[in-house]
Amino acid sequence: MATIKDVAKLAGVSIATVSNVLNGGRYVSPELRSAVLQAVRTLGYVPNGVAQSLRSRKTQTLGLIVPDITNPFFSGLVQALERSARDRGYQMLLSSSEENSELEFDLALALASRQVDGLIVIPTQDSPEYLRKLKADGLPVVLLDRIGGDDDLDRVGVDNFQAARVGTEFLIRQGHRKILLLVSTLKLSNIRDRAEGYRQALAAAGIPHDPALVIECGVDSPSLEAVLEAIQQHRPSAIFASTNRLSLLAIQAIRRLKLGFPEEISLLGFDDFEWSTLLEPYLTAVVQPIEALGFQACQILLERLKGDTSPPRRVLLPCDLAVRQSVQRR
Amino acid sequence: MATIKDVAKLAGVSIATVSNVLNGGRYVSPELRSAVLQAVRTLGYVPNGVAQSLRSRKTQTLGLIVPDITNPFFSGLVQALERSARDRGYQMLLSSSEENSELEFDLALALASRQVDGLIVIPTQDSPEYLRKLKADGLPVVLLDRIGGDDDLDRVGVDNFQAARVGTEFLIRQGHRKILLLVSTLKLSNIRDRAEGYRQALAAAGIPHDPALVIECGVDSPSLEAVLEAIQQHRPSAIFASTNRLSLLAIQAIRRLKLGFPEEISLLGFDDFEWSTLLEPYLTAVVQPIEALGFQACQILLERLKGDTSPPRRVLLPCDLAVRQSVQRR
DNA sequence: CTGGCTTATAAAAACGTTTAACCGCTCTCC
DNA sequence: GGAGAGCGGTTAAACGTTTTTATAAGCCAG
Repeated sequence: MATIKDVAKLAGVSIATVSNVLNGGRYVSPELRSAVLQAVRTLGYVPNGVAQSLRSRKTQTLGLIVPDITNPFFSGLVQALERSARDRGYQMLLSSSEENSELEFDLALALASRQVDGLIVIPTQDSPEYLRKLKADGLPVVLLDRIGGDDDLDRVGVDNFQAARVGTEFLIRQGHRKILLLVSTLKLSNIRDRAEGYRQALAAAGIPHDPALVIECGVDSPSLEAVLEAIQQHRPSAIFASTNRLSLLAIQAIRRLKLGFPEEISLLGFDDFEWSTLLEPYLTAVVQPIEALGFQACQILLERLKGDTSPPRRVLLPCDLAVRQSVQRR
Repeated sequence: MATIKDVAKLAGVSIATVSNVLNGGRYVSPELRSAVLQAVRTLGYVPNGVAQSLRSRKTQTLGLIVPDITNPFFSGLVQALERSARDRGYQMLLSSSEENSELEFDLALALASRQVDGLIVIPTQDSPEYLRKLKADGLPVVLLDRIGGDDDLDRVGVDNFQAARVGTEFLIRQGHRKILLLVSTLKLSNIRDRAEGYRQALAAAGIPHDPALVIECGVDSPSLEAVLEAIQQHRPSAIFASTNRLSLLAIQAIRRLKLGFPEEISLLGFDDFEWSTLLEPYLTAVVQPIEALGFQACQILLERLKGDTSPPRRVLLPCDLAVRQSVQRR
């Protein structure tokens, strides 16, 4: 691989001149400029990014930690993030924490040691301490999606409370009063927010809240059993699955119990994704603005990189309700 | 951020000694060793990966270019790749080419200039010339999934011909003789292979091949119209969707035409993925060994990094047929 | 007891850039 | 006509490592 030295030698100039031509630093006379350009072309010179990074203390790289790339919600976020980053000249170092917070910690440290300019994390649990430490050490961090805790980190997510409330209100308006709420884990504050939205919608409608109707199914491999049992025991007229995976689980349970769908039991999902069109009737769901979430997270991070030192921001985007066929009027 | 110099100063030794302690280079006396370790701890020293990379000419980073992270097949590959890479101490610089070959080219160059140790590409078209050039310049490259052309690059994929043949044979055994084949584009050689497998299965069964039954739907946003038209015109008893997205398209068409599914028309898909369980009846499909594909690609790349200079390899993994409910006997 | 060999550490070079400092020259302005 | 500024370029320092080379001390043999 040709280096800047080779270019300089071939063009008969100093390496500083080469650098100035390439980076538009200072004025360089037309003759030398074209000589340099010519040399660059004949040698096929491409600057060594690592050396640039070392010298400039900027890697033009963002670290991204995601719990599970396979989940279409997250892969949508990754796509949006990668796009936004690329548009602004940044590359994306991607790691999967596999819902394991210790691994997440290790990955973050590894990314930091690779000198990423900033970090975007979808954490496995609320407001991890180590991220604050990284931020204190000068590494900009943005929390995405799971943005719990009284953080002093920038965070971008959805208004989970409001989203769940609107969803539940919709169910209630459709005549449902016994609504099963499926959650992954109440350890995550965004999920707690959804549960709270559900609760308050019920309260506002004067429907007594039965805690037994809130089923914690687990994050990694949600338990079908719990759902089956709850349906049989409580005979709800509707299920609100507060996560895309849980929609899947609900469908499986409904089929297993051979319930008429959506006549006997309605389903409201969370997240919209291409493959949900496989379901018939088509899933009614609260949909998160994935593109916007990714864009915002990237945006904020880049502003921090530009030196923005204003107090930590908290961006809550609103969700939409996509009314389709899986919720039936009672 | 503390540097190796700070550690050396605090421990009262030279930076070489610090490096030797940390990397287990040469013998260091126990006293100095523990002094260094102590200093490392109190300063919270973490080596600067960029500097290490510059000096050692190794970034411990792999570049990955994928056409669309959102597609569960690709996101599965990404997951497998990231895992394999991480297990061996490598990080993953991820880029999405968005099925755009010019963008792909730019991304590859950007990755190369960032000095990734190797490149794994799922190309948007067969055997791009520029990848050979990169390889000739000393950058190990592995082609994944779409591995067409008479390449002199390492490539890992699935035996598409065999997979499609087995799938088609299955349909024929179930009594289907008029089988619509949905393909994305015949420009991709792996798709051509699938078409050829389909053709040969028909030939072996003595069924005349009707080219009009092979529908090219497009890669990016496959055309529903083409499928609708073909079904109406030819009234096939089965559809073989040679791509996961095309399964979706087929389902939409079947529903649109209100055909009995699977009584009136059967569907055989390609790729298995979690969300396909939303479909009822559950999709029968040719399934690719995603995990193994990712692992193999990573494996080969890392062997090249270790200095393996044997001739380019071509790894073809076999597919399975997952027989479920969407294909009905005729 | 001195010359040579080992050995533990330090010093310095190198990786490929960017950029601050410098240098000789010409021009401008009192 | 001399001080300073501007110009176009070069030289050299710096980024934070790893690794090669140097060095000083200790030890052994002759």
